[in-house]
Amino acid sequence: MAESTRERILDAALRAFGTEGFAATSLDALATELGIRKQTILYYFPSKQAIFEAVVDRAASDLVKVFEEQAARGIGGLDQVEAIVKRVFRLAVRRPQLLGLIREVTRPGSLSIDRLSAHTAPIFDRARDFLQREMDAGRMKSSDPEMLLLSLYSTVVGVV
Amino acid sequence: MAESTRERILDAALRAFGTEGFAATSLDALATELGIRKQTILYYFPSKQAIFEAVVDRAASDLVKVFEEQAARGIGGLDQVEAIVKRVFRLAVRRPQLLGLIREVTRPGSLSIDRLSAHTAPIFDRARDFLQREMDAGRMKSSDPEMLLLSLYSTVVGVV
DNA sequence: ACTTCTCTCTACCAATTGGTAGAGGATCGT
DNA sequence: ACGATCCTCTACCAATTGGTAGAGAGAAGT
Repeated sequence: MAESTRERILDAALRAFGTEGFAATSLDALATELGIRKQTILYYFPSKQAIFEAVVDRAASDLVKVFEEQAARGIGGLDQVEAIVKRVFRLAVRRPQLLGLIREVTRPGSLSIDRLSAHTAPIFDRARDFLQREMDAGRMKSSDPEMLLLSLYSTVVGVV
Repeated sequence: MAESTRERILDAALRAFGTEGFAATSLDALATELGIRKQTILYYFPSKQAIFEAVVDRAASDLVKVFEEQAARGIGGLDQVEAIVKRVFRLAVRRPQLLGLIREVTRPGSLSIDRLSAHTAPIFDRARDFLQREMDAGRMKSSDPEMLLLSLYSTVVGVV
């Protein structure tokens, strides 16, 4: 078995939610695309919402993993920041569906926004602390770390 | 009559499509919010899709109007660019639903993306020509006008 | 008084939605 | 041979969807 049915469902759901949107994606359409029956999907996931949450969880953990890996090297300074941004970019280019998902999950009124931030909050905190330390140590131009993070984020989203 | 029923429908649809998304917005929900019946909506617009297109048209014309007004002053140079960006920003702040609509219309696979670009293409062309002239005249740092426009656009979207 | 036009309504429809119930076929350890 | 577990299926359901048909109220012109 090349890929488990569960994984295949998550892959298709990621793409569909990202491009069509959550509401516009029906379980029937998803199933047809996979060549299976809707009920098979509902065997693996109790509800449509649960699929969405699983997709978000997996995407978030991918993002966190990239982050952790680069952070572990700890080269410090601006090079560190640049390396992480680069790797996130590469991830985004390789799997553009992730961007669509972010777009979907950051929709005002989304119930899953908490879910994403719950996963990513720790790494954002670490990023902020890191920047703060670098500034204190005089290795980086001083400014509000949160503002800098925000501008980095908006650059990434913007380029898309 | 403070505001015609037709206008009220367009206002509510703009907000709903922008925040919930097109597919997630039902005519019944829209009607209930307005205190009318779904069929009243369908009297003014032949279909749900038609409502969406009308909303896009109106939003695009608002944007074009802001553009035209500022362009008419013709102060030239970087001040011109700055003034237009500022005005677009003010429009976005005053009516944040417009941003949600843009997000919705720029979704991959959207049928209405052509509709929006049909309206905005002329002003983008004008903007590109303007930048080109300014550069040729040496009043602005030289670079590819389209690239500059793109980066301006992504900055606006990114900050959101 | 009568018609016409504008508007909102009730009543209804076929199709699609997310979800439930449970049958049946593999593959496994025993 | 046997039950157990895992997986996918058929059959069905209540609710909601976008949309149609047409009645009726009100104002305006004749």
